[in-house]
This record gives sequence, structure tokens and C-alpha cells, in this order.
Amino acid sequence: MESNRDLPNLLLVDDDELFCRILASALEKRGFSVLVSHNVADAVELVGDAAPEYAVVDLSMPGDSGLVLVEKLHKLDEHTRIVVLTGYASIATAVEAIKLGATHYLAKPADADEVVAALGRETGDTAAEVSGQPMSTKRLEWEYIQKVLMECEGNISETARRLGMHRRTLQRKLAKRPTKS
Amino acid sequence: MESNRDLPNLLLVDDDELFCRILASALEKRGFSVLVSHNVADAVELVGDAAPEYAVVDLSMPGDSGLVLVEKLHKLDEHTRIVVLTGYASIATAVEAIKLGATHYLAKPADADEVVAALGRETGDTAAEVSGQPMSTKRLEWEYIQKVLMECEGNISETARRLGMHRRTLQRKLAKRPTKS
DNA sequence: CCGGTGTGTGACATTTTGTCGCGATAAAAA
DNA sequence: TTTTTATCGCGACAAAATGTCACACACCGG
Repeated sequence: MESNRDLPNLLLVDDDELFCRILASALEKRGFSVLVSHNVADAVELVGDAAPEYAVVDLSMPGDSGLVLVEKLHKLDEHTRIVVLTGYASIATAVEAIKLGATHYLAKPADADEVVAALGRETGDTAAEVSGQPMSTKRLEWEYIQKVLMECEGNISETARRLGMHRRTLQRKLAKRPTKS
Repeated sequence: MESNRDLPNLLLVDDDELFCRILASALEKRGFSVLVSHNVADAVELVGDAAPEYAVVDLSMPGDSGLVLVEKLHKLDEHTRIVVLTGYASIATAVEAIKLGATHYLAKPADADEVVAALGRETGDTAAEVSGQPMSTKRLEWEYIQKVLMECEGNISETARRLGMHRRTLQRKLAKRPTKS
């Protein structure tokens, strides 16, 4: 086994333990020294003030949102390359994540190769295709809900009120994953 | 009429001329001196090296993508507040736009108040000053359906396909238009 | 004429949503 | 402290919306 001293440090934060184990091992095979945490509080304690070179963080976790961690890591060291990886991907959270210092934003499922590529990617590397198909109405609604939810700072009752939707219904919609395309 | 000299300059770039006229007038009513362009090349020529304080730019246009303009404007003056407003919103373009210097990313349909709110928002600011109440999800869906239906030249089957919705359902939605705000 | 496509409609199964209520939690007010 | 007020998560059931299949009709080009 090589010494970890000469490997780049990578902080992996996701509440899904199985997912973490798999991704961590895949990342280690690709030459990273991986630290794992399952929530923001533990992660903050884990890194202390020694910012890692790389970070992969999920958004939806018990306790603080991953966005909080993105902000802290970026303030600690603006050179840290942070990839947000979430199963509940939305434009609203993507915009927020990038503004807070994330270098890239990926939707699950994503394999280790994609994550590594995103970690190393520079702005403008990928020619973002502009047009294509319009979103499905389901997707549109999902994006819109996320946007309003963010404006309400996560308050579900308030969001439901503004959207003219029942809180129960909103809860049910939020529980589902966004549909592709 | 007040002189334009003391009003903040706003560059509006969108290939949809009708949309431009409406939004431009709405923005002027809110105290901006609006310059309009329908493609990136014209816009670049229009501003020269005098960067506007504000910009609202669409992504999908004939010629260069709006992303190109975002980059140029941001390089010209990093204090320019740029809102990307697109009918074909996607996570990929949102990430790219923010990294290139956009301050916010909105999906059509969006009303002038939303655009102004996005223009005024501080980068990474958590204090979300919420303006008027948002559209209901029903209304948003209605607007969106109308837009896609227009692009399909009234072809209901094609529209339903693009929206990932059953033709029967789309017909029923179209049949009952009396949806209040 | 035929095959492909689009439209309108009915009928029925499935899914989603509205609505009520409950217990638990947290913060603010009394 | 106790009481209010608001939030969240979730079960249950009826109402509404949607998916699905079917059929009839119109249009168009080979």
C-alpha cells in the first residue's frame, strides 16, 4: 500500500452509507486518499481547518444541507475543488451550489469516472448544449417547486401556501425523485 | 420623462422580438434604461466597451449562444449583474452560466418582477428578500404548455410527445382553460 | 385504395391530490 | 413555567386527474 501522504485528500460526504462505501473505494482506486462523513457536522469536525484538495458532497442529508458544507469548504480554501452530487438535482440548488463555490454539480446516478472528470473539469470544458427538448411538465413543476422552496428557505408549509398547493401534496411531490429530462 | 442619464443601463438580449418588447417596457417602467438586441453579435457591437450595469440574456439564439455573451460581459466588467433567462432551462447550462459570471439563472416563463428581483440579488446572499407571490404550479404549467404548443404550430400530438404527456391528458388540460392565477 | 398521422370522444383502471386528523417538536408569548 | 402558535411527518379515505385502450373520422401522398 502506498503512503497516503503523497495522495490528494478527498472528502466524501453522503448520508447513504452503502453508496459511500462503493464510491469511496472507487475513488481510492483512482488515487485519492478518501475521508468519509455522513453529515455536515461530522464533516466539519473531521476536516478542522485543514481543507482537503477535493470534496464530493451530497445535498440532502439529515441536519444541515450539503450547501452549508460547500460554503464552509470554499471559505476555508477557495482552491478546493468541490463536486455536488445529489439524487434530487434541480436548477435552483445547482445555481446556489455554484455560487457558493462548487466547481461542478452532478445528478445521481453518476459513476466514479464522471465524478473524477467533474473534479478536474475547468469552466468551458464542456460545450453546454443550449437547446434540445423542452422539459416535461413534471420536470418543470419540480424545478419550480425547488425554486420557490429555496426562496422560502426550506419552509414547506410556506411554499405550499405560495404555490396554492396543499402541504400534504407538496410533501409527497418532494419525496419523489425528479424525473429525467 | 426623466433623462436616461441617471437611470441604470440594462442590456436585454433575446431573439423573441415580442417577448423583448413586452419585457423591455416592463423593465423601463421599473426604472431601467433598456437597450435591446436580438443576437450576440449585435449586442457586442451595441455595448462596445461600455459595460452596462445590468443585463438580461437568453441562451438559445441564432448565432452564438448567450453563454458567450455572458462571458464577454463579465470579462468587460465583473460588476455587471447578469441574469440568464431561457426557455430551455437545464442544469448543465445553469452551471455553465453561473461559472461564467451570471448572477442568476431563470427559466421562462418569468415575469418582470422576478427578473428585477434576480438582478438585485447579491451573490451567495442568504437573505432572500421575497417579492410578489409566485405563480401557482397550475398556471406555470398552462403557460408552458401554451409555449410548446406554439412551437409545435398547434399540433397537439407533437406537443404531448415533447412534454412527455399523454395526448388525451393534454387535450383535457387544454379544454379547461379557466385557471385562475 | 392504403398506410401514416392528427383529432375528438367515450369508458374504465390507476394514480395523484384534497382534506381531515393525529402526535411530536420548537420557538415565541403570556 | 405554561400556553400559544407554527412547523413537520404521516396515515386514511374520498374526490379529482391522469393513463390507457378503443373507435370513428379527416387529411395527405404514394
